[in-house]
Amino acid sequence: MAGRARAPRERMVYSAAQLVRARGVAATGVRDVVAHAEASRGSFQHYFPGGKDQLVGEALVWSGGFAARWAAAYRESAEDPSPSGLFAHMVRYWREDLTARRYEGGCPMMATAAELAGGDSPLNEPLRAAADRWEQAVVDELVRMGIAAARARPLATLMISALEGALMLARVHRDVGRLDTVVSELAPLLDAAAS
Amino acid sequence: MAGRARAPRERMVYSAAQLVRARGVAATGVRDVVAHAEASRGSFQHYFPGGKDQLVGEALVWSGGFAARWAAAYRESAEDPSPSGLFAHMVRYWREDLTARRYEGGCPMMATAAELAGGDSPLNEPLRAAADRWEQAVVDELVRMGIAAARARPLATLMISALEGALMLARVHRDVGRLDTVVSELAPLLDAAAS
DNA sequence: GCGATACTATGACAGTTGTCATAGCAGAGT
DNA sequence: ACTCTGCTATGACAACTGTCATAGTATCGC
Repeated sequence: MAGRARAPRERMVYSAAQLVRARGVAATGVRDVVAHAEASRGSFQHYFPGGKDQLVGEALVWSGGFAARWAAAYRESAEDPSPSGLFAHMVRYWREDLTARRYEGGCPMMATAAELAGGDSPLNEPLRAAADRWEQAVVDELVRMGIAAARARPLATLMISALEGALMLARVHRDVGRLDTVVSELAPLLDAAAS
Repeated sequence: MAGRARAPRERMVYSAAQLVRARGVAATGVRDVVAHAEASRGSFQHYFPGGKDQLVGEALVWSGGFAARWAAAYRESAEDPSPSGLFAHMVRYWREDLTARRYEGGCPMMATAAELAGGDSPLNEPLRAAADRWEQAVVDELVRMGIAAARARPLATLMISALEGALMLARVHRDVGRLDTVVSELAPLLDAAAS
């Protein structure tokens, strides 16, 4: 009766990603996810026999894929691709998300990492997989611009680091200006790499 | 009678900072903090009538002060101060902490921001205060090197952003190499600012 | 001695958590 | 009609949360 919205399973994964990136893993209850997805606890149990860990793990992998796709989408939107343009493109998504949703949500990977990366949670592997996928997508884009792979990797690390850190600061200060700052500060350095 | 260790109140603030940066706010129970500080729930109640929020808030402010002091301590350890040297100094603390404690702890501000910066938690104000204090300390150091204040601020934002982001990646990948990467990548850009 | 104050130590309580167990529903195969 | 399967829907449970209430102890002023 919920109409032809996406299947409950998919909705729950999406809802989990949204809630986790807004308030973290521990503060996101299974019941919250189920309610947000307009599903039922029974469905959750059916689709995710692995429990909360499985649900959040899938949300992380989905998020990593989303970030990777967004990075890859740059080449369709840019007529004259450049490393700084790619970085600005990556940041733009968060800039718009923060303003549109009033700083409600951050990055699901950051939230999960902050809570669980220190221990031996089963979520550690999907976390790493998501981060790897994102980073690889950025590396691929840089390589496509003619940057050597050995050079592209540290640049991708720098881009993602600066993005994540600025995203955190932007939420803390409720000011997307921090995102603009890292974009403009990093631009010359990034483009210098594309000799 | 617990000997001349620091007072229980101080121990609890410190323990809260340690636990929060390792597993986040929601996953850190008051009982955990009390046990970690070898105090009692009664003492907690006595010293922190504001409850958990007050405790974590003080832990955040303490952390911000610590980060600020660490940044300010750079000028005593450097004979030839430079922006890149300051950044390397800032990163060094985390590099050593991560390796010594096996990636157990991250940054308490990041953990709190990831969980609460999206809502209207009472912890939002101490969070911002801690971040401001840290940033201001970095700005002060840059200004002391002769960099104009208007230029120092975006640089400090970039440094803290890259540090926080790389810290997260280092924990996810259990590899401090990410920290080294941002240090070496950012060095020329930072020193170019010191004309 | 007395009392007041600072601090410590437990018990209890309502609310929430993740998970298990069970029951119900629809539809297909035969 | 029948069962089997995919999925949905609730009830219950033990474990835990933050907080309140209360009782205890130590230390100081006098």
